[in-house]
Amino acid sequence: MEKSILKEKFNPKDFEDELYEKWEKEGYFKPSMDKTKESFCIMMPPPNVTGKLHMGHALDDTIQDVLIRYKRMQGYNTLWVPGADHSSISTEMKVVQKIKGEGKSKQDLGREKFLEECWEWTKLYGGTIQQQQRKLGCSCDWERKRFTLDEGLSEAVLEQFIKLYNEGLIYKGKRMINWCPNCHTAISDAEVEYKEEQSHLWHLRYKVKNEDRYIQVATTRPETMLGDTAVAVNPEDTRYKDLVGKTCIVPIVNREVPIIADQFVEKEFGTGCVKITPAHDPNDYQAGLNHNLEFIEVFDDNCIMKDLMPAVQGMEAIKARPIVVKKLEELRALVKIEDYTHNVGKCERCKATIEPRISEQWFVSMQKLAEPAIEAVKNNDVKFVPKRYEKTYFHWMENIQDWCISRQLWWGHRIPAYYCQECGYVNVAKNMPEKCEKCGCTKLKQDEDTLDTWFSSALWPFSTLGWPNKESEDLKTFYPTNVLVTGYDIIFFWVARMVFSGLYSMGKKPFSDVLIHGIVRDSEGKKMSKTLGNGVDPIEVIEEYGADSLRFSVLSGTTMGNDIKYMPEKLEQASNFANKIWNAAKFIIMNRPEDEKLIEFRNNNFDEKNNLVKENALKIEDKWILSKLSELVQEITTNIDNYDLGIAIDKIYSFMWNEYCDWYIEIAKIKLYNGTEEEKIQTSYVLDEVFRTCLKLLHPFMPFVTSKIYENLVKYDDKDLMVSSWPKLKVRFEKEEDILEKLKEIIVEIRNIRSTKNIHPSKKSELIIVTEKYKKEIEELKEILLKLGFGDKLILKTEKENIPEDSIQIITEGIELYMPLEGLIDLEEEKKRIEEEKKKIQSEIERCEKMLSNPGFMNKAPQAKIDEEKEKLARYKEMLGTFL
RNA sequence: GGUCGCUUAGCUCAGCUGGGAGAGCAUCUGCCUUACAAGCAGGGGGUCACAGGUUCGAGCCCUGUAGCGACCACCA
Repeated sequence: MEKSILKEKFNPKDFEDELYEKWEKEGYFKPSMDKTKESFCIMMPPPNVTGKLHMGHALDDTIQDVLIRYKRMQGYNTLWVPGADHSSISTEMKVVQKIKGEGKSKQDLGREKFLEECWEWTKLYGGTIQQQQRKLGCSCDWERKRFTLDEGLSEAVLEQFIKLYNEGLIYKGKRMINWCPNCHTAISDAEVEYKEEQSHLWHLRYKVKNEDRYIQVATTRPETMLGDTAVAVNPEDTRYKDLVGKTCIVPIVNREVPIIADQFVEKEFGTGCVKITPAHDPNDYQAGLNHNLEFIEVFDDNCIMKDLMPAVQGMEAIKARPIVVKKLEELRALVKIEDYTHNVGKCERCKATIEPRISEQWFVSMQKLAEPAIEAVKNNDVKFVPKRYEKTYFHWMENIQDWCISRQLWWGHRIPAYYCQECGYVNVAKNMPEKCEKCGCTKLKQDEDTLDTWFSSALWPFSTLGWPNKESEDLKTFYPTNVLVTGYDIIFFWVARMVFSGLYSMGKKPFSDVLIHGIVRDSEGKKMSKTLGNGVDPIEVIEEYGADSLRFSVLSGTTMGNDIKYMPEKLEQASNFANKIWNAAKFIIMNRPEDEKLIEFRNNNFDEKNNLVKENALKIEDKWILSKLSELVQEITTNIDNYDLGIAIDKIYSFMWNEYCDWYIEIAKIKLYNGTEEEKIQTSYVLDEVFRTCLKLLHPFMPFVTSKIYENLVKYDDKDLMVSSWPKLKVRFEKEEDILEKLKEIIVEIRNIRSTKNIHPSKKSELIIVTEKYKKEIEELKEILLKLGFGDKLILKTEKENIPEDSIQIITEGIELYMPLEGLIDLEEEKKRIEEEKKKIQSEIERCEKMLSNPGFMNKAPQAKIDEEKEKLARYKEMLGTFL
């Protein structure tokens, strides 16, 4: 059926898409819904519906896919839900941009028509990212794909809103909010980012009423002085104590305002006096409330100056500034202008300067919701990995302000509040009520605003599973989900809000673990961004290197929570690795006997207990590699369980390359090429067994190349790798491991000496082995030693006798090796080398002796450590004695 | 201002509960050995930022210092 990989060169393009289609067609991505199995579920962070895959997604998705594939192979009832987010602000902005190009505005179109345009846009650009995730190999259940604006999720949003409202946790009120004059909407605190900006500090002086004194204040926004309704000083400030309670006069508008005392004023800053503009600054707002001040708006929601000063009325605030300043100067109210650098709030989406404004908005009252959410993490119900991110979470949760959830946008979930046109009563319901609950009037009008996108994202772990339908099978099976995988940059926006939403609506945490990864930076360490144009397109990477290589490169040598630098060299490494195992596969297939013979061999010798053939069907070298493999299986399993994916993948890499390919395959060639029929079968079996186990371990990380190769191995059953079971191998052959490692050590030393002496591989030599202890093993391993040690004849002795003068000597514990290399040895040089060797051993002995003679060590170190050192000492001493 | 992280080979980074410093790339030497030159074999290269402390023993734990970075914060 499938083509053999034998004749093909490794090229990921030949099989990646094809394999993915097959997986999807076979339904491998769907959960088994097997009630006898434990469930495992991950909710994919929904990307922007019209977005494109970037490296951050590639990392995030790869991590999740590794975990999902791993658990699937372990037999869990596994579900990974993909989806998309409607991203109200960014989508709306793009659509506004588009219709602007057609000479129209939102208002021209009207709400309904505009929303049609938005859906149109969503359909046009939506789905791109899903195609890209397929390219990456994501094994998520596309049939369960959700969109935050689809029917079910919208229902969930309404349900949640109404519940919170009815319990008094959502309220509407006039508050100071962050206003983006460009997006023309309120945004939440989390959506404001602060940037340092060069500006000035204008020092103004206001005359104290009925006195020949001035009070001097400083401001970064002089135009707001038109709305000043007080001047504040610190109550402890002796300089101004006498002024508190008096009145001063705001120039231009000639408003008489009180001089008040408030703790928030820093005595040390500037003159220690602050002008108070309650309508345009959060601090001043609070002061305004505390002191019952008047709130005077200087400009409107478009930043257009109101009628406080005729000369600037109707102008943009920023353009009015110089005129106001000039006027102040004329009035001799301007004292000086200083250069000044300060933090300015910017809109996270459009980077426009945020205007703090007083506005009537909807809020979620956070205090009650935050408490259990803090508790859940404190008592480890929800665990952060790495743990340090708990701090970030706590800090935010403990200082949380009420969440402004209304947006002056159209694309999103419209707030389900209906205002009675008669009595003004606010009716909150899923659909427009027929009449006002209070007065019975039928003239109702729905709130114009929509909800913050994150309000719907916050429900993602359960809304995607069918909530509010409590009977939903998926909800019962998969909630709470197991792990949430996301970057640290999104803890506030999303993770925190899911936790309190889940606890509130479901009464249970939304997930057990929060796995936090870093962000992917460019090769210079800069954050990848559209504006910088330094982003790397994962799809281009896949085109060039294959999806497996991309996946490898974002995981190898990384740690959870730390940033990752994009390094093209790593992609090279990855694709070299894929090529390496591809070629190893070719070797195995090329040399293997007929499948039937292998299957027969396995059936005849299989031992259920070890899930492996019986011990007596294995040779020393087989036991060595199987023993090492078994250890690897344990380690990888533990590593993945602990989310140490970077460690896991590097261990598989080095095992496959440095143990299996470099040693075992080379050793196996001896029997494959020159062995008996029986030996060939037996060796082929082990070659295959070890290799297929490695493929299983590697599959979650590099699903494509492993699957493609697996298809070409012997078919003991007809399962695809993706749905095969995770290895459970548990054997240990200590003796065989020891002797093989010793043999490797000797061979490396032979190669080393030959290499320094520049001896061509074709020149073989006699190998004289002296050993009493390992006589039997060396006899068995003779062929290996000869082949890998460039020997043409092996002489085995139990006593040191008749050793040719001009021999190289290699000493290890229990085995001595002599290599007569007539004419190639400089006796003086060899003597020096031996002296060096001896010195090395001598210093080791000294080290051991020093430790063992230290009473502190002997008294306090664990016995195992002491024994280990004693053993080493004995070994080194023996070695030292065996030199000629 | 607060919190957190980083500092280990030329570069990019690992290093589990403290017990002889690792990988990839780069570099040097020798090899086209019938799976693989996208390869094979071998080598060189590190006072683990600095200073103290705890310990029989510190890259790892504690304190402090410096440099870099991130996040949070209402200093007009």
